[in-house]
Formats: sequence, structure tokens, C-alpha cells
Amino acid sequence: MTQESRLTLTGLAKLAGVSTSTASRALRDNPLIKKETRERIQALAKEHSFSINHAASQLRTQKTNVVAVILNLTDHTEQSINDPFLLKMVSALNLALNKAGYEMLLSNSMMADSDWASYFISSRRADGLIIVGQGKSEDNVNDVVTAKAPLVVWGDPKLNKNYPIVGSDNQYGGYLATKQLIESGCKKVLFLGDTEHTEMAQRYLGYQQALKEAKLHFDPSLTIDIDITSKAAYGKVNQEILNRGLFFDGIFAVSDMVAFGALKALKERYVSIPGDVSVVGFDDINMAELFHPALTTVRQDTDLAAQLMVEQLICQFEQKPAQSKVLEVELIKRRSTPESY
Amino acid sequence: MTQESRLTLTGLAKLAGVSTSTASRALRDNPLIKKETRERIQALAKEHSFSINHAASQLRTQKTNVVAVILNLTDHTEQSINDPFLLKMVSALNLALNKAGYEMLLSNSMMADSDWASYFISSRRADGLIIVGQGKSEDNVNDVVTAKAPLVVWGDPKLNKNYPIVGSDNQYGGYLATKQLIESGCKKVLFLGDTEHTEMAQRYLGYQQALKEAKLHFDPSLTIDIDITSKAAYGKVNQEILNRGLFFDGIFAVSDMVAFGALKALKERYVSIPGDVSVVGFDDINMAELFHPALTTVRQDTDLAAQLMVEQLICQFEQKPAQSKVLEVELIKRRSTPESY
DNA sequence: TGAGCTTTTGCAAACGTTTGCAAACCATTT
DNA sequence: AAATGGTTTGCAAACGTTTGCAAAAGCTCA
Repeated sequence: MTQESRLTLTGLAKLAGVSTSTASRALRDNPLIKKETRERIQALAKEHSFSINHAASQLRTQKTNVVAVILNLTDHTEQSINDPFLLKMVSALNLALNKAGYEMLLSNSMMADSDWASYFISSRRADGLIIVGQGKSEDNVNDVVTAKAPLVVWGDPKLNKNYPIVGSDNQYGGYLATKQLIESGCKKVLFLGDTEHTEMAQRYLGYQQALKEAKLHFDPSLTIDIDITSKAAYGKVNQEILNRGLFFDGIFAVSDMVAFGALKALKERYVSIPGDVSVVGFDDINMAELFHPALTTVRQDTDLAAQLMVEQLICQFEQKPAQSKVLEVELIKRRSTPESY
Repeated sequence: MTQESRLTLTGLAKLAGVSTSTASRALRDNPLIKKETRERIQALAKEHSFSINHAASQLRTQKTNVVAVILNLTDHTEQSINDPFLLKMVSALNLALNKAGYEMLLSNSMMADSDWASYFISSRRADGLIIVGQGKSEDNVNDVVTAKAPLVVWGDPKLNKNYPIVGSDNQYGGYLATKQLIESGCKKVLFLGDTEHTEMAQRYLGYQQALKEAKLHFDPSLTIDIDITSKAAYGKVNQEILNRGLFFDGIFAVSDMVAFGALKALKERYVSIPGDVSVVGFDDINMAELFHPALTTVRQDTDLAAQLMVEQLICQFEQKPAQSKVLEVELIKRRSTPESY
């Protein structure tokens, strides 16, 4: 019940019989202070489980050691905070940040509506921003840039913006996926995804490229434009089959979740996979392997991605120039496409 | 390039021709200040996209408006940060916290190894702690308690601890799941999970209770003790079938991920679901519905859970007593158990 | 012994808010 | 015209660190 006031650095210093500044330096291992003294004070601190008041330290140093991660989802799309890929990304970022000595402040775009720069940076809540998804509202991102806040975006790295973007080689990924389908003997490959979404549009390009390379006719009616959720995929595939029969023999789904939705629809209509229809997804979330049949997909390396993003952000902290980074993708062959022979 | 120093409250005040204190009060909508003045200053602040230096404010008020969320996973188990249920929980917490005006600091237990109280609370990084999972090391949690830090734990709410625990009615959930299997005609129901893990142990109790109620013999060889991951479930179920044949006709999996692993093994061995074996999971993550067959499972309401946890935490901020809360669970019938007739 | 170093410590001024208290202002009333 | 009371403002002291600078302490050498 006694509201024992917390131990302060000055208090600790008194206990140690030194001045506050000495105590401060000792705790930060400043070599100005004699080694014994340093160790003595550090021990004392541990003993009293003292820890520096972060707010005061922040105020003085102007450094928060916090990075804000913002999930910037397009509004019109339902790709939500529940998307396993995004969550995987978040957890990878969390790890990478902690490893680099930073805390992660997680925010959906709700809290700091729109004015991220002033909310997070000018208010000194965070040293920098990692924005996951380029979203619909590029304005927000641009505001951050003009505010000169350290910033990294997860998105389409080929876009030539004035901020660093880390992302997969989406076009090549789309190409790989489609090529695999074609090599499996598919003649009519469905593109299932959102052609407006920046990254997905790249995958779409890759899809077209693979078709062209194989001298297959590009049939626009094979492009099915949907929200990138499993629910939308499920509904649309169901409906299309109902309306047009089984007019395709392969599906390139723009994400694993979309693929799952499609697979569910196919299975419910007793379409054999990969017998009648082969399917390739994108992302390689954990579930891809667990699904039946295990999903052939294009892997995005979230761990490496997170690491690169953190690196590029830290570059900016140190006033060094940061660059966009393209991540290689990898086709993971599983059972939703036929075995190669 | 010009390192324009950021606008400070005092600066803003000067711009407005008032004292710093007036400006401060105006921004916080303190009715002491005349309404017109307040509005004028607020407008000015918006115009210059000024925002209060959070560190300074924190230092003065001793309030961070940040809550640290710690994923406290048992070491020996592989239930990782990738578990969709945990991530769902995290995202629900994020939402609930933001709604209540708090930021969320996400930490895996790595960063602040063990001494959470001093790392987060006494260092004033956060106002309170939400710990997800009781984990192996109850010591950590106890330390937080003795440090008198505001704290809520996600875990087994029936445990009578001196800190508030929010959690599902695990025993009843286990009971419901098992009962459903029995009513589907199962005579030999496998329990697939970790009987040591606090919450899982409760589900195990429910399993036993349902058996007893149905006057079914409790056969210990039907209890399969595994790490609660899909990988472990897949491996073990595979192996068991190999060794002992199909010696069961129902599975109560302690989580959906575990259920998925089991299902994968069953499907690979051409066991019909729910024809030969019925399966019930726990959690009701999004994938449960997408899986084929759609998984019958016991739903835990993460949104409500998050909301309750935040409420209980805020209680403590306001010096009010906080309580443990038991969440009701709900059986969601899908296709991995036979249709009821 | 004390001059001239180097090593080790302490003083005191920030960092940018918030808030108790007192002062200034304004409108009434006597 | 002064006293009263209510609004509205400003002064100045915190909050707990960090750090440039100066001072003290210890050492070496003449």
C-alpha cells in the first residue's frame, strides 16, 4: 500500500556515494569512469533492479529506440490484419527489430489516422517508421517523406520512389508460378487476384510474360479480378464455375489465402487437384504445406525482408543513404501441381 | 538539408501570443482556458502540424499510454510466434488497445529477458503489461506481481492467482468437443495435445468428463502427448497409425493447428473424414472454415478476450481492483464431424 | 616540492512538457 | 469607487536524465 517512490538515478548515485553524472556514465559503460567504479555501480543497479527512466532519457537524448510498424491496408480491399502473411511479416519485423535493439510499436492505421509523421515522429514516439503495404493512400506515405522522417516501405521495390522500398520480385514470381502451370500442361490459366493492387499488378505482368513466352494466347476472360481474400476467391470461383463450367485448367492465385479459397471451391465441386486443375499460390505461408493438397507456391522470404527493412531504416538513423531492395523469390513445388516427370 | 529545429510547445505559444502554460492547457482542452483561445491554438497547432513531444509529456505526467504485450511461450514447446491463434490474439489486442487510447509495444520474451517489470514498468516504457500465455516460467510473472506492476495474463482463469487472468472455459470447451465426438458415434476418442500445459490440461479434464458422462472407458493409451504444433501432430498421428493401425474413430485436437496436422496425416493415409474418423479442434482460427473438410471446433472469442483484458488492465491504472474473467466457448459444427441428424 | 600530465569525477544547464498557485482581468454589486 | 466574485492567464518549479566543461585527484619527473 505504501507508495514507495521509485528509485531514481540520483538516488542510486547517492547510495553509491557518487554524483549523478558518474552514475549515469557508469551505467552506460562510459570508459571515462574507472572500471571498478563502473562495475560497482552496475552491480548496485542490478541489486536494486533499477532501470533508467526511459522518458527522461528520451527527452535528453532525443532517441526513442522505438520503431513504429504500420499496417497500411487498402480500404477497399478486405485483406485484413488477419492475413497470415502480414502477420508473419509483423512477427519477422518484431524479431529483427528486437535483435537490432529496437522496440516495436504496432499500429493499425486507425490510431494515428493519416498524419503518421507528426503522430509518430514529431511527437517523438518513434525514431522511424516501417510501413507494410503501399495501400491506397500514397498521400500518407508522401507526407512522411516530406516530413523527412526515417521510413521504409514494404511494397513494390521496382517503383521508383523517393523512399526506400523493400519487396519481392513480384513479376518474376508471377512468371515462375505461371510457367510452372504451363509446364504442367495447363493451357488455360486463370489469374486470380486484384490487378489494381501495385504488387499484384506486377505478378500479373509476370503471368502475361509467361503466357507470351509459351506462345499461349492471352485471354482476358481468364483474368478474374477479386479482393485478395480467401472468401472472395471462394465465392468468385464457385460462381464462375456455376456460370461457365470448368473453363480453365490452372489457377495462379495471387496469394496463398486466395489459393485456399479457390481450392475450397474446387473441392466442393469435386474438381480433382491437380488432375483437372492445377493451382499455384504466392507467399508460402505455413499453411501452404499443411493444406491438402499441399500448395505449390512462390515463397517470399519474410525473415530476410524484415532484416533488410530494419537495416535500411538504421541506415537512415545514421544519416547514410538507404536503398530499395529486391528480394528473390523461389518456387516451392508441392502437390497442387503435378509431379514433374 | 537544413536541420530545421522542430516546433516546440513554447514556440507554438509564442506564435499564438500566449504563455506556454496556456498553450499546453489549450491543447489538452482544459476548460480553464477560454473556448475561443483554445480553438485558436488548436487550429494553429494543426496548421503547423505540431504535436506534443511525447517524451517530455511522459516525463512530466508519468504516463506513457503504452501497453507492452509479451508473448510468453513455453520454451520446450514449439508453439511459436507463428501460431495463428496467438497472432489473432495479438491483432485483437492491438485493436482493443488502440480503441482505448493506448499504443501497443510488442515484445517477444527475447528483448527483456526475464525482468519484465523493471524493463517495461520501472523504466517507464509502458504503463502496464499484457502477458499472453502463462508459459513455463511463472517466476517471470510473479516478479511482475511483486513489482506491483499493472498486469493481465491470458491463460487459465480458473487458476487462483494473485493477478487477473482472462481465458476461456477450457474444461467446458474440452467437454463440448468430446461430447460432440461421442454423439457422432465415436467410441474411441483420441486426445491429441500437451497434458502438461495449463490450459490444455483443463481441456483434457473436459475430455475425461465427457467420457465419464457417456460411460465410456477412459483409455490412457488414447491420450497422445505432443507439442502443440501441426508438425508434431502430423508426425505423431502418422507414426501411431503406422504402429497401431486405425485404433481410434475420433480425435479431439487441443488446437486447430494440431487438428490440421492430424487431418493431413489422415488424408495422406486415405482415412475418410468424418466417415472413418471425426475430428474436433479448438480455437476456431480463420483457416478452420477454409480447410477441407471444414473443421468442427471450439471457438475462443479473441475479440472479447482482448477487450476484457484491456478493461481489466485499465481498472488497475485507475487503482480499481481487477478480476479474472472466464470467457464462454462455443462449439462450431462443421464438416469434420458428421451432420447431426 | 611542485609543475605538467593524465585519469577520474562533479557542476549545472539543458531536453519540452504539465500544473499548483498567484496574479490579472472583467463584470457585478454595494 | 471600492469591494466581491468569477474567469482567464502566466510564473516557475518540477519530472529524471545526459553531457560539455571545469575542477579534483593521482602520477611522473625534474
